[in-house]
This record gives sequence, structure tokens and C-alpha cells, in this order.
Amino acid sequence: MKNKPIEVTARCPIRTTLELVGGKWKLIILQQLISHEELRLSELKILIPDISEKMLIQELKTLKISDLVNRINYGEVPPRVGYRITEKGRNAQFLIDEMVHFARSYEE
Amino acid sequence: MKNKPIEVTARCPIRTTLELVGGKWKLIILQQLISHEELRLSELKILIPDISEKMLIQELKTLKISDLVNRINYGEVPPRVGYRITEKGRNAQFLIDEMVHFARSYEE
DNA sequence: CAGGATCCTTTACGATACTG
DNA sequence: CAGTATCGTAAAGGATCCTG
Repeated sequence: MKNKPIEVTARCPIRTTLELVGGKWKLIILQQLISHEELRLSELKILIPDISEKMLIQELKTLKISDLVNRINYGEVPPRVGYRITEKGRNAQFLIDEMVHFARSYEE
Repeated sequence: MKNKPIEVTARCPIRTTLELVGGKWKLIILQQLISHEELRLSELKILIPDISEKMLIQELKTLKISDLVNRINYGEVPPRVGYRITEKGRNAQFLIDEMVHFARSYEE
């Protein structure tokens, strides 16, 4: 059986944000795209060395669906694809700043 | 085999914050404790109806270990226990505010 | 009332081989 | 190069029963 009624806390903005950028990697990826104008998959792999290729691709796909990231296919061969932060995605900057601030003040 | 070297991105404040308040429930719990002075387990269950008892207790324990939440045992019988936000925990307010803001501006 | 213990399902994540 | 497909493990989360 499912838990209690969900209506009460259902459309909570915290949960919305968690769905959009929750998990281990999405904010890390967004951070890189915010500070780099455009990045290729191979470049992201280098910037985030401990992410698995599967997760990187999977999260990029999710972020694109959420319109937080754009994917530019240059249609060249060998394949050349670029990822860019969107306008909506750039708002994550404030969130990241706060997380950095929270971590810093926690460590005092 | 583990992935690539972790040293590069290891002590990243984003990851620190994720470790402290990541997951589905910690921020929701902190939010309630921030806006309620003191809450008992049974009250938290009502305020967050769709959390399982196991998760609620487990997350409160983790938050206490991280010193984001205090647990007050009144030593009465029947048992009476209160949970309060700590000073460190109260800093999560800014984080929550930003998450709310992010969700709002996303939904435009 | 608060919470421990247990069992189970689901989701997140990772390693690796393969393809246009 | 930028993926897809597949398989496996680990962690998160949930239901239920039990206890002082």
C-alpha cells in the first residue's frame, strides 16, 4: 500500500526542484555548463572525471527534456555535439551559490 | 573498478551539501522544524503525511548526527521527545528559499 | 509515543561491450 | 566522437511487526 494522502504536500516547490536537479550529478553538470559557454561530451568527461559515461549521457538527456540544457548537433562527421546551458538552467547558479554558502558555513 | 581519480572534484562544496541535506526528505523535515520551534515525531508524521515512519526516524537520526537537528528527550512516560532545528540547521532556510525561487521561476 | 528490527521493492548508479 | 544496450551492484525508500 502507498502511504498517506499526497495532496497535502504534493505540489511543494522543494519537491519540484528536487525532481529537476536532484541526485548526485545534475547540479555538477549544470555548474560546468554555466561556467563554460559550450562543452562537448568528451570535455565534460574530463571536467567531471568520476562520473560514468552512462550517467553523464543519461543526465544530459534528462536536463535537455527539462529545458535546462540545450544540445547542439553540428551534423558533422566525426560527430560533433555541443551542450549549452539554457536560460532556465542558468537560474541554477543561485541555487549552487547557496549550496556552496551552506557547505562553507557548515564547516566552521 | 572504480571510476577515475576523485581528487579533482572531491572536496566540492556542492557535494558536501548534497551529503548533508540530499535525498528526498531531509530538506522537507528541516523546513518543518525551521518553521515550528519544536516538533514531536507524531506531529512531523502529520505535517509530512507521505513519509514512511522508518524514513522519518532514520533521517532525523542522520540530521542529528550532522548537528542540523537537536533531539530533546523529556524522560517522561509515556515517552515524550522533541525535535528542534539547530543553528547550523537554520542556515538551510536560505537554501530552501532558493529552491522555492528556482521552482517558481522554472514554472513560468 | 517513539522507535527498533526485518524484509522487500524500486531506483540510482556503475562497468563494459558495441555501433554509425 | 557520441552515443546505445545490457547487465550488475548498491543505495534509497517503504510496509509491517514488535517493544519499553
